Amino acid sequence: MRVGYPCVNRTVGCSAGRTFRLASYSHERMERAVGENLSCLARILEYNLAEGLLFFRISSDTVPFASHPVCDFEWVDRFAGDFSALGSFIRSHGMRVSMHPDQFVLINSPDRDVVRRSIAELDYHCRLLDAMGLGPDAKVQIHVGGLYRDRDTAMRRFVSEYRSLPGAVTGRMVIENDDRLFCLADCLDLHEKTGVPVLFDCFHHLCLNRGEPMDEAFDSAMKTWKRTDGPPMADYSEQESGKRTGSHAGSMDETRFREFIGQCPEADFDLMLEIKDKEASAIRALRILKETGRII
DNA sequence: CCATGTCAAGGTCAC
DNA sequence: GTGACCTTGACATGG
Repeated sequence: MRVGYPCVNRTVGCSAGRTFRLASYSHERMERAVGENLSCLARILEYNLAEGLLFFRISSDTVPFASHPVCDFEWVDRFAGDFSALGSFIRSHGMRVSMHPDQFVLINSPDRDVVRRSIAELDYHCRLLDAMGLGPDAKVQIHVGGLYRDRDTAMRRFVSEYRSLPGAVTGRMVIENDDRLFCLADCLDLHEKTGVPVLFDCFHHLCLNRGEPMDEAFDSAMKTWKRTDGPPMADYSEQESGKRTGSHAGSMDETRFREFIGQCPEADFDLMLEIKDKEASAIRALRILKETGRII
C-alpha cells in the first residue's frame, strides 16, 4: 500500500500550483509559471520519497489555462525534459501519481459546450501524465456530475458521453462516489455499463450510501479495477466537527483512522488522505499503518 | 506593506 | 428567482 496526500505541501516552501489571472496572460507569464511549478513538484516528490509517501495528487494548476483557448503554448514540447525527468523519478522509486480535475468537469451536462470544455480539460490532464511517460495506473479522477433534476437521464448521459471519449482519456479516467449526489451504488452501476473503475471515497460513503457496510462497499469498488489500472485507489477523510456534513477535518484522528484500517480489504490498494494539514496527517497515517503491520 | 476582494469554467440547495 | 456554498490558495489591487 502506498500513502499520499493531494496537491499541496506545507513544508517544502514552494507551490506547484502557482497561477495568475487570465487578464494578465502572456507567453512569458505562462512559461515562468509552468517552469516554477514543475521544479516545485520535483522538490515535493523528493520530500515525499524521503518521508516514505509514495502517492501524490498533482495539482490541476500545474499548467494554468492549458485547456483554455488563450493557450497558444506548446507546453508539452517546451518542458519535455522536465516532464520526462519527473516521470523517471516517479517510476524508478515505485511512486504513483493521480490528478483530480475540479467541479467544472461534467461530462454528463445537458449543455454541449460544458461537455466540450470538460473533455478538453480531461485531455489536458491526460496529456500531462502522458508527457511524464507514466503508464495507465496514473489516474484522473472525476465525479459522475450533476443531477439536473433527473438522475436516470443524467446517468444515461454519462454512459453515452463516456463511450464517445477518446481512448487517451478513458485509459486514465476513474469515477469517485461523492457525498451528495451519486453514491457508490450509482458508480458501480456506471461501471457495469462502461467499465470505468470506481475510486472508493470512504468518507463520502459515510455521508451518502444505501446501507452498505464499509468493508463490503470498499470491496465492491476494488473489484472494478483491472490489473492494468494498477492497485485500486481510495480516498480517506474525516468529518470536521461543527461544520456541515462533508467538510474535511483539519487533522487526522488516530482512533478513527485505526477503526478505518480495521475495515479495509486485505487486497492491496493505494490511499490518499484528504486532510487539511496535508503531509502532516499523511505521515502519521503511514506510521500507524507500519505499526499495525499493514505496511512493512 | 498590508488587507481584502477576486479569480475560466457549473452545479445544488435553502429561502 | 436569488444568493450562499462548495474549496482554496494566492493573485491583484487599493489603501
